[in-house]
Amino acid sequence: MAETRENVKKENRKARRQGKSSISDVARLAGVSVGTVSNALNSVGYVKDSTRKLVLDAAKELGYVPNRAGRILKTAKTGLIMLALPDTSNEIYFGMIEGVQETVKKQGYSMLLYYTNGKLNEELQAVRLLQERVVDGLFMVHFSYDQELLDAVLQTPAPIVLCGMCNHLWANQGYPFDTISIDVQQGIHDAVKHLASMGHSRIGYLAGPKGLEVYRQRYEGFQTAMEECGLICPETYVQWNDYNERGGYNSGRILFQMQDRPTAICASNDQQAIGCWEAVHDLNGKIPEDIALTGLDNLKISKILDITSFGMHEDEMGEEAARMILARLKYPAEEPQNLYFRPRLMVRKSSLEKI
Amino acid sequence: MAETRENVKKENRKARRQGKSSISDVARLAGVSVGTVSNALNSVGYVKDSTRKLVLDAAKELGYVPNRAGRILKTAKTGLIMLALPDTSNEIYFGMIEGVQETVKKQGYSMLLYYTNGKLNEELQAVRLLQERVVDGLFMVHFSYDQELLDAVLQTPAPIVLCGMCNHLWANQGYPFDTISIDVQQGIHDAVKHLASMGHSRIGYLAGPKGLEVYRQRYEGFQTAMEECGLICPETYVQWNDYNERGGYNSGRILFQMQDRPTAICASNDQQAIGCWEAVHDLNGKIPEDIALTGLDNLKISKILDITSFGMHEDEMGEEAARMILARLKYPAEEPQNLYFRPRLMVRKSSLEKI
DNA sequence: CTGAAAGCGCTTACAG
DNA sequence: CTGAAAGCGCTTACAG
Repeated sequence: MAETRENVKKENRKARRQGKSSISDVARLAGVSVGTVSNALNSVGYVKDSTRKLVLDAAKELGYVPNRAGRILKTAKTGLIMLALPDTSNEIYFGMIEGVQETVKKQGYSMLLYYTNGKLNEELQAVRLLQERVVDGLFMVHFSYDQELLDAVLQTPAPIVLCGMCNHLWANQGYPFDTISIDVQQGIHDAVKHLASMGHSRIGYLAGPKGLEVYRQRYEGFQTAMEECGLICPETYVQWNDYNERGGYNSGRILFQMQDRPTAICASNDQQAIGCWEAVHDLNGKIPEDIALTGLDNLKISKILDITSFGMHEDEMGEEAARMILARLKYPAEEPQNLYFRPRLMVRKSSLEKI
Repeated sequence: MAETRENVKKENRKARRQGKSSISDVARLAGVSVGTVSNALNSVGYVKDSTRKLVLDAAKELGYVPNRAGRILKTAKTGLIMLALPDTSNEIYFGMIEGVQETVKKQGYSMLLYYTNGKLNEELQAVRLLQERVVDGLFMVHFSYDQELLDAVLQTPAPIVLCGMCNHLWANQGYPFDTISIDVQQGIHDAVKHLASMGHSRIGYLAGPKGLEVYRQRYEGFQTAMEECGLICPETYVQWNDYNERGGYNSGRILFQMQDRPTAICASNDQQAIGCWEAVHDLNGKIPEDIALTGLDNLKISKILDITSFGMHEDEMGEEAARMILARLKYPAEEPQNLYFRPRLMVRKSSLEKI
């Protein structure tokens, strides 16, 4: 008996020292069963006040923190939602992060972020983490539309919301997951219409990389709008390049130095617009006097440089995505939703000169 | 017997439909024990090739993905490392994210990001997630130095690396965790010396918010350097304000409109410097002709606007932090490390005019 | 109100 | 080479 008590003490000391005590350590120290410890700590069921105090004191003394893996295994709930994003440095996602985080926090979930670098492998890994039940739900902004990714998503019973930062190719296909679409096509379309309304007829286009769906859609928007305005765009006016500043810089340089240069440039995103802005400035050109410019994404720096752009409703997208995941967690059988957002034109100085 | 087989089939179908099969479902379908399934899937121990194939086929047919909670419970390893950051929108952290992610990925870990918004509560929550063993280790950039946070960290047996984006107050205090320091004091010091060397003697200072340790240290660096240069800074030249662009904008406006305005402004970070840049431009002032300007953080936009700044070694910090965590996971008893980084001056046009 | 027991899904000695 | 069994740390009916 004395020996047993000695053992108990020793165990307790060990637990405290390592800082890793389990629920049974607490139970032992408090002199109650583990079930009671669980009830007391989670405030469920009936626990006498004096017993609760016993448990709380023991837990405190041991520095007890429940091991979430144990709970997860039993309850099949992690309390975690994952947001998977392609890229750390693109400001366009910041609003989403905030929106998701605020929304899930209100419901007692924590948000974890995972960066995929827009690579298929990493996008698959994000889905995999969901399949392994590291988190309860996933909101992913993804670049690839590979069959492999689709298959992985379809094999996942847990809630997934997909957003491709464009009109989602998998929206309204009868798939059992939710999607969020941004009508970037319409955005670029509106940009061209705006430039045309300012009197421009020679409009250059920074198209971005040819490989990505997002930029394919934007290009279509450009073409359609040009046609609708009865304008013709020579092939040399369309610059396929990286979607970043450097791409925009190089393309802008080329366009601005043409003999018969355009009077306006429509960039398929803000990063390119900014690069283009730099290029024009480096060539001692003035915006909008020498050449007009529009972007898309409404980055902070576009506001600073006074570049016309498009707001993307990032915050709402994040909130809605989170809401959809949480709803599906509650009601898994509800009809999948396909949400649409339309970019909102923000006219600034860079396109405000009538010609 | 026939009934049993029926049951097995039914169970299998159920598992497949739900997409949630467990290791025992696989074992049943493959006709082997769960131990063998585990061995086959993880390529440990001895498994006959034909048996392995049986298992793999069964796993594939069921769309089996192991539940990580089960493994975690048994192995006490999650394979996850958490990076906790104060802020989504500050570009200064992007390099860290990359550095941490690359480093941990090489060792088979996944990196999860958690945003604290620089609030004590959320910083505590990040530590809590580590204590609950949601992840194996934590690298946190934090703002607060509350006793409560320190206590939480000290109670956590799992590896933590702390960075305050300044000379860490808890470095070299004999605490059992690793720290990373940035000598921002020295950074600002160097900025002032640089401005003085360009002939400036009337130097204004954008100090940031008074409450944060980070800015206290930077201010000290400013004062010390001024004294060393034999320069005097009137109180009105020191502007305490928000650490963001708006703060810089307002402070810049005030300083530039003074009767006896400074010939140079030293900003305690780039965001303020950028705001200041805008303010001066809005007042039709020229940089550096009318007033010189330096920042600190080396943001991309500072390069675009040609503002002198300081590189912060973010990438290396991320790599080193990750390395420290992984090392401590392997050798928990090693001496804690306290790393130091010194900002690197990047002179640009904004401070290149001799006076 | 409390305790004993089952069980979540894994891994890991151990016996054969 | 394979299987049976223990056990990781929880929660949750259930019996008392």
